[in-house]
Amino acid sequence: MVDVTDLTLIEQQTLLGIMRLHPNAYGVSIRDEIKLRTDKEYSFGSIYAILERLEDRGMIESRVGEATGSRGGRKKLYFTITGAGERALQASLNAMDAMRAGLKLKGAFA
Amino acid sequence: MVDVTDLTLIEQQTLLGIMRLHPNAYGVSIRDEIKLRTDKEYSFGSIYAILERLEDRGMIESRVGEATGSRGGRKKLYFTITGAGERALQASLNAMDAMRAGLKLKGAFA
DNA sequence: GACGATTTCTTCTAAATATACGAATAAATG
DNA sequence: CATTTATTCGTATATTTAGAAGAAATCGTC
Repeated sequence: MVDVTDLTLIEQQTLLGIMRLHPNAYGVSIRDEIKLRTDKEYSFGSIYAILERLEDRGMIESRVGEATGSRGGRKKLYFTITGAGERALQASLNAMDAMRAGLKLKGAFA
Repeated sequence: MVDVTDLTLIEQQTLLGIMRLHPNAYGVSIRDEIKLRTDKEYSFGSIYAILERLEDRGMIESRVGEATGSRGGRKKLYFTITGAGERALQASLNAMDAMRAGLKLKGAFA
């Protein structure tokens, strides 16, 4: 193991969230998106730790956003997925799909 | 968080492996099945630790197998997934599917 | 237009959990 | 008893957790 392209579940979800929200993915919105779709509420500590780690590994890039104009709010740190991130995500999803293939599960796919 | 029904990626893969191999799922065969399908080679330590944890949480059950008849070999510990395990697995997979839904990815599903 | 209140977003810290490896151990057969 | 297959163990590393603290922006009021 110890393969930088390996992704944990929450890393997969974070990458998917970033893609879904593009170009409006930042810490809080990513957390909200995951909560909305999976009903799982990660702490800020978790989300930001994962974002930092994914960026260190070259899976995502960040840029500091402009002032929003709306009440309050520190500047957002926007994230986008990189080519390497997309490839790693895809490989991870394919691996899961290979494990699922042909099994009778009531899930959406399968 | 801290929800016993939450599953990590490797836990999902292990449960899927157990279902696929039924009724011949035991430590070594599960590891081999995951390696075969995902090309990921987990150590024995990882696999058995996960099996123990899943059993503690009521997701799988084990029974000691009979002697095999073939050369060598300690008795196998066979695993089967429980109803709770299937439900947790399904919930996890549904959550991932919800994150993936509608995104254009070259993966098998999507 | 300065000030503090308010809002939104990010960072930090320490502890709990999970994963990784592979050597050691156990149990079966020829 | 040598060989084979399977499981357990010990220890190191990495990830995740939770929420309080901190930073940065706007609003309302004077």
